[in-house]
Amino acid sequence: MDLLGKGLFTRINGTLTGGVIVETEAYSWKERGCHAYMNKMTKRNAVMFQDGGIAYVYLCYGIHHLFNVVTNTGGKADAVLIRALEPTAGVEAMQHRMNASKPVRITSGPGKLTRALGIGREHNGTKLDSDGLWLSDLGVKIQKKGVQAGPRIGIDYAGADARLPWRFTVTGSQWLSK
DNA sequence: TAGAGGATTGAT
DNA sequence: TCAATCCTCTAC
Repeated sequence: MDLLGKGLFTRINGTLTGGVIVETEAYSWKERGCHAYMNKMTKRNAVMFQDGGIAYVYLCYGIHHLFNVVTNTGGKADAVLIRALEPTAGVEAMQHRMNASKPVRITSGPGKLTRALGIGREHNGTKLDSDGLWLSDLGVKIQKKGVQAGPRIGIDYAGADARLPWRFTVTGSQWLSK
């Protein structure tokens, strides 16, 4: 996935936090794991039908925010869930948000990284070149052999579609989710 | 307007 | 392995 190795940063109340994306999951309107399955548009997932380059943030289980990058073009509701990143900026601020004493495992999961970065539903639909939230091409080349593809996590309800190898991770990274 | 369920996490 | 927890969607 092209997003691996790119930087994701936020600036909340003047505090810069962010890191390098090391784990993603792809979602397409063509499969059941996606909220926009069969191109069903609701108030919640409406931003997925907009042009790519914006954030799709939504609350899951009433507790966790999940951050997606909308990759859609031409009305196809496609998005990429950011599951983990390697902290490079504002590590101390993120530790404070996570109440962690060490800069480890503070972003190793989709719900945790949004909390570490201070991402909330107010970022839903935000363009990814905004002042408070943006993607950055760090010029880091991720070798194809350094990327692993596997089945996605947490969507068993999607049946056969849950086994699609659409989860991409950077091999050997210590920041991956479990 | 009410009821059910979910792209997770952390504690038991 | 299971509960926490609340927003969203669907049905009545």
